[in-house]
Amino acid sequence: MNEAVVLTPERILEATEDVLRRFGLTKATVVDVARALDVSHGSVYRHFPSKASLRDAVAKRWLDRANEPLCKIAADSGPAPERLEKWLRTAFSIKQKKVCDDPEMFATYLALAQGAREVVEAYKDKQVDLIAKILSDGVAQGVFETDNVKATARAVFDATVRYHHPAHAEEWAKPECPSRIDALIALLLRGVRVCKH
Amino acid sequence: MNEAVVLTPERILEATEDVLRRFGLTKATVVDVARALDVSHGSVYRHFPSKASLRDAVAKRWLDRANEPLCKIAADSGPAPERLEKWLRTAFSIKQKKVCDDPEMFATYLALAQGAREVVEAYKDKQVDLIAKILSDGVAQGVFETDNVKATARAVFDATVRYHHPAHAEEWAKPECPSRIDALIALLLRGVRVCKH
DNA sequence: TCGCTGACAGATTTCAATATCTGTCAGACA
DNA sequence: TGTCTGACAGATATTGAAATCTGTCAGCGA
Repeated sequence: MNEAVVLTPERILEATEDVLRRFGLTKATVVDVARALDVSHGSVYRHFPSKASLRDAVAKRWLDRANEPLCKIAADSGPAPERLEKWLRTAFSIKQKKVCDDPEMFATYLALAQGAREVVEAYKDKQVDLIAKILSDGVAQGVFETDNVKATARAVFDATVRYHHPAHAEEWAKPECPSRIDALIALLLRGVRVCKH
Repeated sequence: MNEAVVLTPERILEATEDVLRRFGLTKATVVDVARALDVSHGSVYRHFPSKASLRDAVAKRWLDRANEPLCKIAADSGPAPERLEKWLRTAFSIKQKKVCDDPEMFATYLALAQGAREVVEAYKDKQVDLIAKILSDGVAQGVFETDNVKATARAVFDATVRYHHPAHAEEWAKPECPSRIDALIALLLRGVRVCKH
């Protein structure tokens, strides 16, 4: 009803993020979002065709935000082994920070990830591509060897998924988790490096 | 009520397995089990203190049965790399056969695994020990190198968990799954082998 | 004596009535 | 003309009363 402020998708997403943060995915309603924006829920539907599309758009924002440091590492130049290790450590630490630096949000993040399956799948594919980029840089540098960069990148990603999937969230709580991640990273780095002697 | 047949834990477990197979964990009741044995449910409680203990005992039987071929491979003598590859392939194929060769049972298996957490955890630890056995054989044979057998075994296991956890069951349905498993196994074998040149 | 029975209490699940939410659309309003 | 509103239908979620299940135990019968 505020005539001065235009209702944009961006404003709706910000309000949705806030409402999700407060109520969680299950309890949050489109009417809540509309109320936060001081419009009727019909207006929200003018910009987003469904609650699911809102949820997916918010999930995408969050995942893009979380993904940013990983993209940077993959785009860097420099020795591939160091970058691969840094990439994996960053990926793990993002999860350890519960994606969003806000422990309270974690449950909501899990619910979002559960619902926004396609968005999460696309994000996984993007992560595999980032790993593949580092691997092929490593092959060019003569420090990695693999007969199929894409398949190996997928394998590296698959190997880390225990820690990337909400179902394994409890693993993070275990005191031995950091040392297990260290061992896993060491194993993966050994798996892709060139054998020199 | 049958005076000729003694009510033993073994008989109760067999009846429970049958009832679970027919009704699933949620629908199966202790009274169903008692009925199958032609006794009152009070008699079942004489041998098992709770429905959960019945569930855990059945889960343990199933997991022990599924684990048997893996134990054999670990106990074998022979070149460690071949055995590790065989072990991993067998572990994957057990899951692919849905643990019990009976597709109808898979949902029930998932429910059991969900409930019998402690039993499943013990089973995981046992699997890590089996991998460690093969790895240390490999070190003795001079074909594997690792500074910490147990940690590496855990890392190998962690790397395969995407395919061992019920939450990832859908991954099995994907057509590219076999090639992804191939890539993962190749990566892990490279990660533990000695570099010769 | 010792294993088994079945009534029972408390916990859990089911189910249907009720309330709330999603998504649409005719019409208001600027 | 283009955006917004709010009543509405169908879908979904909540609720609480009734039904069922778990686990106990006093007492029965071999």
